[in-house]
Order: sequence, then structure tokens, then C-alpha cells
Amino acid sequence: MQFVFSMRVPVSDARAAVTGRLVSRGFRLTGPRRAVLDVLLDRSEPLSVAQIHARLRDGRINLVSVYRTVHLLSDLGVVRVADASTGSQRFELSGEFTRHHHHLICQRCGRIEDLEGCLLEEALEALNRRVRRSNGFQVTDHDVRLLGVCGRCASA
Amino acid sequence: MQFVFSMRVPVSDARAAVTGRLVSRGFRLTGPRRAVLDVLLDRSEPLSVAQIHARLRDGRINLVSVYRTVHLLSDLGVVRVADASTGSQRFELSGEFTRHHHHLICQRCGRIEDLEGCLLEEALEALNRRVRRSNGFQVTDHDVRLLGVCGRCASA
DNA sequence: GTCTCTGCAAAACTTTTGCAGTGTG
DNA sequence: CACACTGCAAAAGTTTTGCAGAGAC
Repeated sequence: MQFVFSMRVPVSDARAAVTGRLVSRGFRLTGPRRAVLDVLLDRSEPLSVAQIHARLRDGRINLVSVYRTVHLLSDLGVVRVADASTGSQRFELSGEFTRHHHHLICQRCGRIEDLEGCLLEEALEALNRRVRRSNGFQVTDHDVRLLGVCGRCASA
Repeated sequence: MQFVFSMRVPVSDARAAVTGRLVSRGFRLTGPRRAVLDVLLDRSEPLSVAQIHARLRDGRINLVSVYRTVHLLSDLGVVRVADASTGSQRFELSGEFTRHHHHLICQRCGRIEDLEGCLLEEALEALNRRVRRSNGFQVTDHDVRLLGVCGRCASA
């Protein structure tokens, strides 16, 4: 495999793909895991564990279970750590399971916007080939962060 | 200003540029600040506060002072939060003060390699223009993270 | 000499671990 | 009904805050 673009899962099937991967590796599909996954599938913007927990409908789910679930999903390649400008780690679906997007991070207010679409495909593929040859590093996903000042802060 | 490439400070002058910015804004150039800056200038790879602290020659400098210094440098735009896959925030010089590079992050062992040079300049500049028009977001820096498996882990 | 900055101590917050009971497959 | 998984409690790790004394300008 050269790069993930070609094998990205259609977003509508992401839920089935994730649960399939979970089950096929011998893990169980439980209530807490389903709930955390629903939150991650709903909003693609990076969320901290506390934010995920706050969005769970079922208030009986423990924060620790959210930690355990995101780590499991991370091991399975479903989730990646996106950004931690604010002191806590933030998680989001990996490139394989979400629409392609990048992040706009405002250095003043800390807000993260998703930027849909990508003008970097060809350039990134060339870069991946180079990295593989010269560093022996096999790229499976990427994350582009554009840092700056958002419109709201610029006009304030 | 369209993008930072044109106004990047030559790496050899980075130290003078940073101290100049500090002083011109009324902050003092103290021993701990100088020491933290030296560590950040020496290695461009992202470092946690604990890692920076461990590399300080002067053992009398308190961990808290390192926290305060990286936050000050962050407010001044000298330093940015790079990655936090490992639970603690990691800091590095912002694009303005370092040689251009991206990050290779191994998802298995967590190691971060710097990748010098860039094949993405033109594509990124086009992207910045688009973001400014459509999102009102003014890009001042960027960070490209390539996630995958490093050579060492692949052969293990 | 003034006022910023530092170290120390402690609080607040985030993440990990242990264990007994619950619930999925 | 076995075994993976969860909740609760507590420990470990990271970041922030308060205050009195040290040091830059």
C-alpha cells in the first residue's frame, strides 16, 4: 500500500467498518464503546476525553471507560491523537475513517476548525515516497495543521 | 504578509531575534529563560517540559520556571505546541525561528523524527490563500505530521 | 531601588492502574 | 457461563497558582 487515500472507507460506512474491525480482533461491542464511537463519528473535530465524556447521553458511563476506549481505538488505528494545545490530548477519527480534512488552529483563542478538502494530495504523495526511500518510514496517515489567527479574533 | 516563508529568520540569528523580541516587549532576559531557549535552539525536535528541564545544565532551575518560560515564549510566537501523543505537551520553535521541517511520528513506538526540507511550499501557499478567502483565517505557521511506522519498528 | 521573575509548596487537573462485580457473546 | 469489560477508588503524572525572597535593569 502506498498511501491511504485509495483505501479510505466511505464515511457512511465508517461505523460498520469500525465495529467490524473491533469484533474481528476479538473485542466486544459494548454500550460504552458504541457511545464513544457515536460521539467521534458525529463530530470530526478533535475532542478531549472530557469533552467526549460530556457528550455521552448515558450519564452512567465512567470517564475511565472513555480513556480505555479511545486507547483501544487508537491501537486499532481507528483514532489518532490530533492536537493538545490546551493541555489535554484530543482525539479524532484517523484519516481512514473520516472525510479528508485539515485543522485550522487559532493561536489566540485556541479554537480548532475543520477544513474540508485538500489541495495537497499530489504533493503529499510525492513526499511520502521520498520519506519511505530516505527514512525507511512508511506513512499511513497525515495531519496538516495551519496555525494562525481566526477571523473572529482578527476582527476583535 | 501572505506567509512566513519570506520572513523567516535565518537560523543563526534566531537567538538574537528571540531575545530582541523578549526585551523589546519589556520582558527580562534572565538565566532560566536563556537556558530554556538554548535547549530549544539546540534541538529542533519537539520536547516536553520535563525533557527541556532534564537538559538544563544548571540543576537549580525549577520545573515551574520552565513551564512559565515556554508559555511566555508561546505568547510571543517564538514557540508552538507541536505534538502530545505521549500525554504531555511538546514544544518547539515556531516556523519563523527554525529551519523548515515536518514531523514523522511512529504510531508504534511514539518516536518523532524531524524531516528537513519540504515539497509542499507551493501547495501550502495555495491552500493558505484559499483559507484566508473562504474562512477568514490568516495562516502564520504550519505543521505537517506524517503518521506511520518507522523503519526500526517495521523491521522488528 | 523598583518591579519582574524565580523557587518552593501546594492545589488543580489529566491519565493510568487495581480490583471486584457486570454483562457480552 | 467464561472471560472481557466496566465502574469505583486511588495512585501517578502533568500543569497551574500563591507567595515571599532573589535578581535584572
